[in-house]
Amino acid sequence: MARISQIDKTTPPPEASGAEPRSVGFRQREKIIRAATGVFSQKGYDGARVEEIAQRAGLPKGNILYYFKTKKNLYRVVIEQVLSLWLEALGDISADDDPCDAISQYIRRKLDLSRNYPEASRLFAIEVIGGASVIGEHLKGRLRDWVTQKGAIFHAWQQEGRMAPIDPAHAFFMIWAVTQTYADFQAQIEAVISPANYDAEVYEKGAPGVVAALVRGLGLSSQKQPLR
Amino acid sequence: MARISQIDKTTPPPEASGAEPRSVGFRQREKIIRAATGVFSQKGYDGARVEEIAQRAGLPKGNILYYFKTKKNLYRVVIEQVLSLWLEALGDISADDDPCDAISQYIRRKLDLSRNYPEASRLFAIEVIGGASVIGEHLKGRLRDWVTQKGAIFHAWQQEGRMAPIDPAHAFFMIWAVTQTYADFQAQIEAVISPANYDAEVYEKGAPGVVAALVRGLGLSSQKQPLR
DNA sequence: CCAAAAGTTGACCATTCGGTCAAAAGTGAG
DNA sequence: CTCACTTTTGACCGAATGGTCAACTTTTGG
Repeated sequence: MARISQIDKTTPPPEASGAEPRSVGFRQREKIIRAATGVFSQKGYDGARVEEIAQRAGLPKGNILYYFKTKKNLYRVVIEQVLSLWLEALGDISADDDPCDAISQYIRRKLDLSRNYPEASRLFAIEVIGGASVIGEHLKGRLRDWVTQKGAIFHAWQQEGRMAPIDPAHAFFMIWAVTQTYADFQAQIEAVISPANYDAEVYEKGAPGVVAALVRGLGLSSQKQPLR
Repeated sequence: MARISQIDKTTPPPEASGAEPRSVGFRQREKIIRAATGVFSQKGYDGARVEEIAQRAGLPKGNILYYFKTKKNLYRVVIEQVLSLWLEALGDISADDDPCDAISQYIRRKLDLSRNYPEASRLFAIEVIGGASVIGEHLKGRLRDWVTQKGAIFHAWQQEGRMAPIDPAHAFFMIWAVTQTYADFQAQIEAVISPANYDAEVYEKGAPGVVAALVRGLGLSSQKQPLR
């Protein structure tokens, strides 16, 4: 009976966790999550329609509810996956690193993230703009801890005069703002400069200058002066 | 009859334009627009409910449709008003100005805008993230022209060595990103630094350092070196 | 003061949405 | 092959939504 099997399924491969990578359900979940990311990132939670997600995934609506039980639950799964991607990719900045190298690399990594996962970036943005009601707790936990920890490193660098005296948290806000703007505000950027190829003209031609400006702004013109 | 009066009303004080500032309808429109800005900025177009806007405005739902005919039309009016606010406040940057002064002032103006109209900022952000389907044409017109014009000034300054050689359009993207992040991502910033008073701790204490970093990053440390 | 216009209101309607369900189809271990 | 289990599917439902409407009240100009 469908009724019993659903209850059972809720335990071994529950809403969030995936079934074994080979099972039928696993691939379906992936397909659905991919489709849902796209729709949620354009319309937000309320604006997204389960039916539209279903169409993008090439499945009937009922099937989606079968796997994720409710729309809200699907949203939670999707956005938590995005946040994980975000936090993983933050990578680590170590006190032993050269500030200029470490931060430039961090900025480039964030920029790559925007470039490779623009929908994830936009979904994250919509969630935060709307008040972060779903991931708020994660931000107050994992993200906050990360910033506190890395902020201490920044502070140490600043004491040594190797970095401009900016509140470390704000330095991150600034870096995040600039790197994410290329994904989140793509429509605006396209309207203003009409690039024939967004990746090539924006990320490859335009963004490097912005990375340099950020590094300069943070006072990281490293004594080494590697090349050029 | 309501039917006729609506048709008539559509011409003298049509959906968008306001009635005379003293009429009953004028203040009602203002109330509704204010309420609508708040709701749309949190939920986006699809997520917003006319009933919720009505409650915030302290009016019955029917009254709102009486003034704005449809939800879509109300959205259009609201977002175009926000864009006007945006473009007006861009102010002007003149080739005769000192680059450092002009751009610092521009940044501060944008920051004030985020501070004083955070909901407008978020509404704009949601619209752009969702593809800018309503204001796209305006962005390709007015905004683009503005950027082209000011970009030429930047270019001139760069030729004189008074500004770092960054693509002018990207310089704006960077400035916009940083200034708007304080409104758009307020929920994230609050999660990370838990300010007791957002305005005081973020805009007054934190942001000035960020303005300085932006100015430094754009290579605008003006020969004048006014104070400090 | 009065008629015409503008504005108010709540009941009402058609549509759409998230979610349910039961029946059918597929799948795989023994 | 069999049987228990998972997955698929479309019909269906109640709730909510955008929008309509007609009766009513208020405002306004002559």
